Parts: sequence; C-alpha cells; structure tokens
Amino acid sequence: MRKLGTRHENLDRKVYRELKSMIVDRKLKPGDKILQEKISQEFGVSRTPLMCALKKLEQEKLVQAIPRRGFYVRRFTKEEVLEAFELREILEGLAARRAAIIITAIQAERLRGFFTDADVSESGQGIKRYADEDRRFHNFLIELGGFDLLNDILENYNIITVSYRVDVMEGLVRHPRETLPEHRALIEAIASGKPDLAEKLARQHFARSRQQLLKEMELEKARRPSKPAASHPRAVRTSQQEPGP
Amino acid sequence: MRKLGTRHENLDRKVYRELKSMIVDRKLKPGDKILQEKISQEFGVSRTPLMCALKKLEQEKLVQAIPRRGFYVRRFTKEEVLEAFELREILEGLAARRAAIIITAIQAERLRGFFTDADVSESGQGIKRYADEDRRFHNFLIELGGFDLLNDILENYNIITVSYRVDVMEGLVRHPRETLPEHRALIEAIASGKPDLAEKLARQHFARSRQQLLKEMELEKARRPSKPAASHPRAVRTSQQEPGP
DNA sequence: GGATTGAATATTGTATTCAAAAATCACTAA
DNA sequence: TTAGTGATTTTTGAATACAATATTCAATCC
Repeated sequence: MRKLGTRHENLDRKVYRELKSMIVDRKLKPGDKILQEKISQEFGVSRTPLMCALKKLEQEKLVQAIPRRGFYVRRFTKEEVLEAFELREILEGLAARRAAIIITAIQAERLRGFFTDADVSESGQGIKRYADEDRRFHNFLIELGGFDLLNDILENYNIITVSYRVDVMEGLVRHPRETLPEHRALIEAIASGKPDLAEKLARQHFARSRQQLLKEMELEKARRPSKPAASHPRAVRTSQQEPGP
Repeated sequence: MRKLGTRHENLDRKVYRELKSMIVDRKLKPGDKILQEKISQEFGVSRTPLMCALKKLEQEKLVQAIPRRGFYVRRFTKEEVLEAFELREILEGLAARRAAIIITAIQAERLRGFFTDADVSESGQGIKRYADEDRRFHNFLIELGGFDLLNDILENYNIITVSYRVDVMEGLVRHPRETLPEHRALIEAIASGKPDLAEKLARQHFARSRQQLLKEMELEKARRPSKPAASHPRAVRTSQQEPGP
C-alpha cells in the first residue's frame, strides 16, 4: 500500500514553506506588509494557496493579520523571546530526560557528532555556522525525546524560531565560547543515559540564556527610560521600496 | 484610536469556531468525512472560508487532511491523550506556580468560586456539569499563569480538548469524588499564594490521572491482546448515514 | 459468482472574478 | 503652505468556475 498523504504536496504547503523561510531568513523583515498580489506572482500561484499559507503562519504568530488591511511580518518582543526560553527550559528539559532514557546506540553516536568541529572564534562566519548547528542540535534533542505532541508544538509553534529573534549574534543570546561546553556536557549526559543530569543540564542551559536576556533587557530599559514602541504596524512600507533621498 | 483586528470578524473565523464546536460536541464524530459542499451549504457560506477553517483545524490536529481525498475528523489514540496529560502536568504545574505568585485578591475570589456547588453524585447530569466546570477551571488556571505563549499553545493546540477524549464519564479520567478534593486544595494553594505547594498539587493531580489512564490502557491491552486498529480512515462513511440492518 | 475494467459522477485543489473596504491622490479652502 | 474632502486606485475577503483526481457502479471477462 502506498503512503497516503505524502505523495501529493499541496500548493499551499509549498507556499507555506517558501514564505516561512523568507521570514526566517529575513528576506521579509518584521513590519513588512505582505503584498499578496506581488508574492503570489513571484511564486507563480494564485492568491488562494497564498492566503492559506498566510493563515497558517498567522496561527504560528509569524505574521499578524489585520482584517481588511492585510498581513504583516510580525515582530517579536523581548518579552516573547523570554517566554519562549522559559517554556523551552521545561519542555526541552523534559525532552532531554526522556531522550536519556530511550536513546539507542546509533542515536547516541549521531548525537555525539554535534559540535565536533565548532568554531568558537570571533568570525561572523563561525558564529553563523554555530547558530545553525545550535538549531539542528535542539531540534534533534526534541526528536530524541520521542514526544510526538511536544515535537509538533515546538516545531509548528515556532518556539524555537522565536528564540532566535534576538538582534545580535545571529540570534544567539550567549557566545558559543560559553554555550559550547554546556552543549557538550548535555550531549554526554544524554548519550550515556543519565536522565536526571540531562534534564538538569538542559534546564541550566536555558536558565542561563534567560538570565542573560533579562540582563540585556534591564540595560536597555535603563538606557531608554520611556520610549513605548508602536505595537501595531501603521502605514508600514515594504522593505523592497527604494530608500528616500 | 479604534481597536484593530477586532471589529471585523472574518467568515473563516466563524466557520472555524462553528466547526470546532461541532467536533468537540461530537456532532461530527471521529472518522467522519467532512463533506465540504454539505457543510458549506449548511453554514450558508462558500467552500473558500470552510477550506480555510479546515486547514486551521488540521494544524490543530482536530481533523486530518488526506490530499485529494478530503478532511476527516480525527480520532485521538489513548497514547495521545496520555501525552497530553504528560504535557499538562508540567505546563499547568508551571502555570499554577506563577498564578500563586501573581494572583490578585479579585482573581483569588473568583478562583475560590469554582466547584462551590459541585454535585459529586452518580447522576449523568452532575458528571456533565462537573466536566464542564473542570474545563473552565483549568482554562482559568492557565489564564492566571499570565503566560501568553503558554495560553496560546494550550488553547490552539487543543491539549485540553485532547485530554477529554476518553470515552467514559464525559471525558473525565477519574470520578469527581476523587478529583474534587484535589481541585479544592489546588485552588486554596493558589489563592493563598503558595507557589511551591500549588505546583506540587497541580502536578500530582495530573500524575494521578495519568496513572489511572495507564492502568486502563494496560487492562485494555490485556483484554484484546493483538487487534491493531486501522490508522488511516479508509472508505469511511459519514455518521449521517442510516445504520445497516 | 467474483474480480476487473472503464465510463459516469462526485469531490478536491486552485484560478478567476467581483463587491466592499481601505489607501492614495488630486484638488479645494483656510 | 497645510488640513480637509471627494474621486480613483489597490487590496482584501469571499463566491464562483474549472480542471485534475478520486470514487462509484455497471458491464465484461475469467
């Protein structure tokens, strides 16, 4: 019997993926209005599947829909990033615990392969590669937890993505120099089957990033005592337009 | 300035809500195929907003989309319900902790108003009302936690809904007689601002339901040693058809 | 009688169309 | 100039149209 549901790929799925990566890769920037006509022409599809994809992204909070006005790429607040870390602290802690319990030898080997050739120097290229590896690592960790529902939530809900929405160091909150040993310790704890240690290390990892983020937020607040940002996009221009003279 | 995004209510939102409640209320039963033409006529809208709503429900896992075949009301496995409880154990534990920290006097009063006139007798009516109150209570608890992201996830991801997908006692895993004192203790812990106790009680509450569920699953497995259920709906009839002789 | 084939029918996925709302622009008056 | 106002253009939200695919069912063959 052939697998159902995988043979055909609906257009809206393709559009969804394409659009999502455009947002994640910052080709569409926070605040940008999504011009449906333009994008659908660009993708060579009608507005119907695009609309579908946009609704999906709205549910994921990657875009914001304003009725009768359109869709805008959403901007995450530091508070939201903080919440995402708080959630990841417990959720990935749980995943790490379960991973340590059910991990197989083959998976352990693959896990140990992460961050083997990490470049901890200052180079921008190195940071970028580390950030990518970081993402892959955490995704794999969740996968190892064997928690379908959790997997789904973290993936579809973009908790991971949100976490990288800090504006420095490719979205990393702390420098690889600091996080690399933590990652390695966590890897070892899971690979060698130590649930308690794994959970503790995973939680510590996020707790520390959270503290760092909090510290930055305090600093920022101290610098700009009261400058409330506009919460809704109003008369936002697309980033594609020519900058004024 | 007028509130953006709340004045207009898109059709697909209405259809979404309507459809969702039809599924939750079992007017559409697990396995049922969703006939788009029929439903859209019933709702008096075209298939476009219905399609949108269906895609949303697909993301929430309340319906399953099979390309070129249609949408089916999804059936949750006991395993999924178990996972939902496992997640709720930690997530609502966290919410209870935070609620106990930030709760206001007014909220505490409202919280103490839950389950005041609970009917713990055997009557079906009583059970139904208790189950509804149970849902409202847990939703309020999450709200009290003040965790926007968590709120969203639990709501949109139907973790709560999934939890009530057990086929006995209106979806309740344990009898009110057993859970009522737990609810009351939890309420008191939160209302009187005891974070540690609140988290402990919340987690215990779910852990016990989880154990009960596990026990039932074991029993069931013992009764029917090997009868693998079909994982995909195949030639599923709508529940509207006349039952055969 | 039961499996197989293929035309007829139904349903889906997507494009197109259209009315209503919002944005933009040109024009007038202070 | 600049604020306000009405006409024009864009854009959205939803209905309809249509081609591609799936399902059904009757006729045929073994």
